[in-house]
Amino acid sequence: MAKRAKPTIDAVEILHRRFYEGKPARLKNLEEARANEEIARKIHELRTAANLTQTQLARLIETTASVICRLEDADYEGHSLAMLRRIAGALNQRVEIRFVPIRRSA
Amino acid sequence: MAKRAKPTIDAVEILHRRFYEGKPARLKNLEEARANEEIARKIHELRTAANLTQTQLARLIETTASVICRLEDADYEGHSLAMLRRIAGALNQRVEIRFVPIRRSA
DNA sequence: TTGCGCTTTCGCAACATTGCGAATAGACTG
DNA sequence: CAGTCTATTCGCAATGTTGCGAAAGCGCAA
Repeated sequence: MAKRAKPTIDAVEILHRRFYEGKPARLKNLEEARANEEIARKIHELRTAANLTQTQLARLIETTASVICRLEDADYEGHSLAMLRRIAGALNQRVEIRFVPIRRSA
Repeated sequence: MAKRAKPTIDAVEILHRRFYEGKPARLKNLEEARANEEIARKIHELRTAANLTQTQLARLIETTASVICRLEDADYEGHSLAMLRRIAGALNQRVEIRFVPIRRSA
């Protein structure tokens, strides 16, 4: 994921401006999507860091590999506290939840 | 909730030693219960800080007061990310989730 | 090529959370 | 006391998440 140096045109930025800027509803969805993606990535990270396959982690929390796979899918929108806690517990972690203020951009 | 100064016997501590110490399963439940309680309290805090009644907050996230009441009940165990996000959104906050390592006590 | 381990996708039943109204309780005011 | 506002509890239908097996994809080594 190397950063390109000063592209003449940044397509991502253009798309952002076109579709998201100044559109709260869309921005909200975008943020949620990013949050879910981050959770998925984090689960994957924790699992691989612990040197476990999906099947092995699945056994630890008494479910199946397909469930773990679903959780690691960046497009999955059904993350629940209950499941995050089960995974955290199996990996000697705990889930910390915080509400942090959002700064309203102009 | 003033702290009592050096009680001769601390009942809470005694109970803790008797029922929880060195019993991982019970400790886990205890931790979960505390986490839920904390979430409930946090929601209550955010709502009152924003000067809203349960009914008002309920309208903001398009539900009813009884639902908010349930969320603020310390004994409620069904907290979900989806709901936490809705509330956070209505109050200009976002939900941050982190996995933090647990230190194994001896 | 085959075989093996790991991951991904699909469908549906089972279980958990939310939606919501109605009834009750508590605090406060007039 | 009645009247009002707020919070709480209950039950059940509607929606959402999880459980789980089966099948298929992928990478890699023999």
